[in-house]
Amino acid sequence: MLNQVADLDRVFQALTDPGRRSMIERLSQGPASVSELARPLSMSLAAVVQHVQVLEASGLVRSQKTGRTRTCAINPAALRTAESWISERRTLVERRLDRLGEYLAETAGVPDAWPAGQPPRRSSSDPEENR
Amino acid sequence: MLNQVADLDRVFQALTDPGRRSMIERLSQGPASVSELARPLSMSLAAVVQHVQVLEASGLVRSQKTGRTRTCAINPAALRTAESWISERRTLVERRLDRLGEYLAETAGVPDAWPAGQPPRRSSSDPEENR
DNA sequence: GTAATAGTGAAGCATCCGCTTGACTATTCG
DNA sequence: CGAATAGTCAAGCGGATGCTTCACTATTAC
Repeated sequence: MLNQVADLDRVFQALTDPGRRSMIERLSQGPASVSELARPLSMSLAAVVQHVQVLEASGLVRSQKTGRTRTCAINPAALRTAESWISERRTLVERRLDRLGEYLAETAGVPDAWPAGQPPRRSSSDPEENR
Repeated sequence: MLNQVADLDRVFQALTDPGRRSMIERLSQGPASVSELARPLSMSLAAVVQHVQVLEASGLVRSQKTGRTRTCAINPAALRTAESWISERRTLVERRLDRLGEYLAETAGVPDAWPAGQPPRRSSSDPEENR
């Protein structure tokens, strides 16, 4: 349970790649061999093996070799780790925004907008206000 | 709403970096300037600006410049995007595993373990069974 | 036994990432 | 005014990432 930062690192890192996400999607339907995972993915089998290794290192996937085929399966606990991290921050933000919303009720013509403090006295030249 | 793949890419990509996650954590308490975000993060201000740019490109953060300071705030919608993706896959997996569990009830001595199909007849030399 | 299948390991390569430094601009403080 | 603050821009650098190919092993099918 220690070292959650590095864990989150590896999980989000693993989820970054679209190919790996598509493997996760495939695996959420049920276990699959490496070749099955490779099939829809225009890249070499070796590349897919490497992706599987990343997924395993992150804990998102477990695998087991039987005969000559390696069967991969999802470990939902790892998904939960990432999901909780996001969820906790999101609820925090939303609660804060809700409180702010009911406190301000309505103030300016902007209904749902910027939660800043001061009335922004702007400078004359304003090369890029929002991004 | 199109191009969700690229969106997810950018969001997970943004969440990969521990520095950026710590900025998200700070921002979930409320808006902050770039310098405030930089304070606890032993790295140059320029580096932090670059991280903020990544966060903005992902949609996780919005910012607005007033005077000489840029104020950053979280956009919870982007958090929801990532959270839903994970959540959907996780529930899928868990439901499948539940069905499987009640179907098998108990079969072998392993209570909560491998959801494979065949009784794995193993080969004699088995250099690395699981990873 | 021979051949096809499934995967592994290692090297190499182009590109991307995170960061630094240095020069510069715009704003605010005294 | 001049100095400090807050941020921006651009170049550059070392290390990680995402592939590829080639050689090789173990298993299964004929």
